[in-house]
Amino acid sequence: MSQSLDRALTLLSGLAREPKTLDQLAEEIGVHKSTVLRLLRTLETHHFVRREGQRYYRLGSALFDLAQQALEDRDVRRTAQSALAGLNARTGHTIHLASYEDGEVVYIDKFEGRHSVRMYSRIGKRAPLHCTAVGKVLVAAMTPEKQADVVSRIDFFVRTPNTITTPEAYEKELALVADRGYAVDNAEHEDFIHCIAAPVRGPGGVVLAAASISVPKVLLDYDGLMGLVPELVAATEEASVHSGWTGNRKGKLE
Amino acid sequence: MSQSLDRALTLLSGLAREPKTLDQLAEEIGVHKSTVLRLLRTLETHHFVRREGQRYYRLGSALFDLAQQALEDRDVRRTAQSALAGLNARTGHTIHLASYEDGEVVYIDKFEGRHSVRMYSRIGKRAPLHCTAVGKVLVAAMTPEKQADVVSRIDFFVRTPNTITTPEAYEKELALVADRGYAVDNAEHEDFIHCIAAPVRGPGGVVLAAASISVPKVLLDYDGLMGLVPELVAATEEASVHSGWTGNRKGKLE
DNA sequence: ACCTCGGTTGCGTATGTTGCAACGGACGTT
DNA sequence: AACGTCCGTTGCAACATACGCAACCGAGGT
Repeated sequence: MSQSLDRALTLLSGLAREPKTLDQLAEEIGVHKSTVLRLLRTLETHHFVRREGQRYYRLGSALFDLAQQALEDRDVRRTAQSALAGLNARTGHTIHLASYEDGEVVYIDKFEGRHSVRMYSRIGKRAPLHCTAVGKVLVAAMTPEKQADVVSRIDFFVRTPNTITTPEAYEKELALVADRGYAVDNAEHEDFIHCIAAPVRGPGGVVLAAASISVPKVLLDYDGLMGLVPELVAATEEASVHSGWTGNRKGKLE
Repeated sequence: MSQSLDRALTLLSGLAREPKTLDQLAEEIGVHKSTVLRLLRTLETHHFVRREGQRYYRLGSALFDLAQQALEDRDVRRTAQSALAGLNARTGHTIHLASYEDGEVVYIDKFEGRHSVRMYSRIGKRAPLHCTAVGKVLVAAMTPEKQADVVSRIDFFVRTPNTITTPEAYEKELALVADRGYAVDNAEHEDFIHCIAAPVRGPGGVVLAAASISVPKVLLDYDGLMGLVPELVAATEEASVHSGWTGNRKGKLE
């Protein structure tokens, strides 16, 4: 582990929230400000940070650049785009596209809902596997060995009264998800929001990502949410076809 | 300058293009692979890179995350969004939003054109000041001192037969831009593309960014492009109003 | 004109980082 | 099945590098 690199990356996350001064940053990571200055200068020459005026530092454009390229890498994102945009347009709700990464869920695309009550999330944000609909879909699609391994590592911390808290209950839920072909998050992650999610498949039926509809409970009750399942599944199947899925097996994950 | 940080950031740019193996990366920056391994591990714990399979490394999700936050910072982007989306919808051409940063132009937003011939660009990408319409708008809006300083640092390298190659010609062009309130790039950057750009203003009339329409010459000749000026200006004025511009002085930059 | 606050610089030292060389696991080949 | 190759991985010793320090400087505010 490289100390200076570690510090520099920590600086970047620190700058994400808001522009900061040298001293603030030095304090934050607990080193001398001259050290921070040198790191910032290196980051600056690579355009990872930029100076605002004389004292403030903020994130730079290299981040956009790399991120954009990293996103272009993820083909699902492009191939699923139109189907999900359509779903978003038809339902007016927030749509997320997420993939599994290293014990968590990562949002790789988002289509903002039209309602004033919005969910706080962001492309690149990470979320837990055990209390999100997309997480369930992604884990349910894994091979039994991988799934067992992943589940064994999950920390089933409580987010809401509905959060699943045991591996046993989670595995039961996964079986249900695999059987039905979609997953539900009944306010298990955020108190006021519930979601449904379904898989986006690629060649050979492999699950590339999961797409979800997130709706504030005040807008739509549980039954109303379930009423959106057919539309969600239709959209994810369309996205799957665009992503190279040729199979036609109905629903079921395996 | 921090050596290890510098190397790590170089690694990231190297990974942008395509996933690479440890050895490839080591070769690329000319260090021992164990060194690269340690850097990558640090980058990995911060989610700046992720491993694909056992051997390949690619960019990770922290990049999206930071970039997204950095973009949210730039208010112009949000405030100009609807006006530019409308312009894009009406014209079907590619729209860019760009701001000045450190001797270059940085694209901070992009609306893809509907035509099959597309321009290669990307959010976060940088471009020169002297051969882009957005560059001209941004430089023309600077105070005389700042402008003189910036112009003196420009490297007037040639991109196409039309590229402006002397400070004198460029300054003459800037005066024209300031007078008309918009700028033209007559295939000075890319041989087959020409653009027009106009400023997006904020409170007090300060220029926050420049918006441009880029059109392949095969789709629209010079006169056709100039015909789009009123629409562009209408859109940038709308964007300016959303960005806090209260002035009503017509056109002119100062 | 003084004071404070924050960024900047040069320097000696200790520490973190480096390259080396040897290890080990995964594939592919004969 | 055994061998060989290809990569990623580890421990170690040497050294370069990044570190903290303390003094300097410039801008704003009082």
